[in-house]
Amino acid sequence: MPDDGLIRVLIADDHPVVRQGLRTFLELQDDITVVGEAADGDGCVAVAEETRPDVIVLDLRMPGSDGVAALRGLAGKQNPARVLVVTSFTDPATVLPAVRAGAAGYVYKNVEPAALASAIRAVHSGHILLPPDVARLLASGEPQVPGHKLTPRESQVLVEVARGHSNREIARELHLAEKTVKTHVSAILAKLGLADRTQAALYAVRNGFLD
Amino acid sequence: MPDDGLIRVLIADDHPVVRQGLRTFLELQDDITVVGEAADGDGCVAVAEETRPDVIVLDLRMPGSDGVAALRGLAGKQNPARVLVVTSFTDPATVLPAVRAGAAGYVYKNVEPAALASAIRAVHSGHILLPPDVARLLASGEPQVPGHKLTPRESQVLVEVARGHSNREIARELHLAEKTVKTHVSAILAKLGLADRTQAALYAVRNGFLD
DNA sequence: TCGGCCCGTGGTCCTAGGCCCAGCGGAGTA
DNA sequence: TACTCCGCTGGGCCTAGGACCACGGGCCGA
Repeated sequence: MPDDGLIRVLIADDHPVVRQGLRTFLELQDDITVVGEAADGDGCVAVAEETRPDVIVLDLRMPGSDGVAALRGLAGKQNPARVLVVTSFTDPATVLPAVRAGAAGYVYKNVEPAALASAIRAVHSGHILLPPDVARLLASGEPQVPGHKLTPRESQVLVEVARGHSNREIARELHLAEKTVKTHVSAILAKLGLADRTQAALYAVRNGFLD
Repeated sequence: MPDDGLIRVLIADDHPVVRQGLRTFLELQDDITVVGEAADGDGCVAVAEETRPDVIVLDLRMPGSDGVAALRGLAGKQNPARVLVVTSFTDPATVLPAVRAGAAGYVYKNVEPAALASAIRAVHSGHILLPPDVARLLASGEPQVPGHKLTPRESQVLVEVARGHSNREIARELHLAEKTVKTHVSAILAKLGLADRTQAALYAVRNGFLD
């Protein structure tokens, strides 16, 4: 295994354009070399075994086997690579499993390329790298992963929230008192560990409540 | 062209499972027959020219050429089919173009199958069929289609809103006064013709602000 | 019967959110 | 110079949202 001082990086993202763009940028860095690419979680694990990267830049949202599955696969093979997770959302249902599965870093997808290179160097040197809001989420200490299932009525209300409707509108549509809608929304937020309706709407969209 | 009293329906949806399910259900109706299917906007227009349906059940969100493009294509060919739009969202940026492009009806994707059959009959008999919130949106009379481009800073704030962050959190992250964030949010809502931050977050997600 | 769950509703209260005003400074353009 | 746009901030104010209590009824299983 060569050790010429370069950080060996594996890029895992389902979009070829993204992979190409990242590879081009990272290869311009003096201290980074891209040793492989993968388009999904399983591919990531396989290529990581083959190429032994130092750092894996891992998109969490990939069709088929996703980033969390990759993290678990890497842990199962005791692959030492440090994983820098790239995603668009601060979604409790995604963040905790990823961090628990061994992610060493977490950056947003729209991060500046230069900042991404810095993040790669940071996790390579052993740091845990988290955006403030992700750190806050972890620091809250609560089991933010949904532990309770929504009732049929709560799901119905959540769908309306995710359509951007106010409590009053929802009350009118479902023939309820506004107070009742508020109660359902509060229950939804408590069950899903979310702070407000906006987060609930985003959660619903991301989890297929409107499909 | 046969006229045996059956409503001839074309189903346009990118998911084969959806098309199959709808076909099965609609074929069970005494007064409806499914004369064709299409997987995208262009296919819809072509099949409609070929099969001359009475009613087209059209999914607005299809990859490649979408529902609005289909509506425009149908209008361009002066195809007389009545179009019943099916979608998940009350999105001003989508509703108005669809209705303006000639949609005779608008239903949500989670509509009960029986209600969908009723909707098909209604638009076939010449009615315009709209859910209350879509009608309200149209009745507001304002140009709800975004007419102004967001400034760089507004876009930045919108991204944070779409991450589910409060004004206070955004202020901290962007090193601004909370008051300033509120101002930007208000500007975003005004420019996009939205009522609140939840709608703004949904808009951002649907329009790729977090990609 | 009792307890849990679901659904619906009420009261109280606080604050985040958003509207409607205002102002300032910097940059660019006619 | 005047105007427009952008970014930033403030004041004042109202209400939608949500937390924290409460209650009742129906259904179902132990």
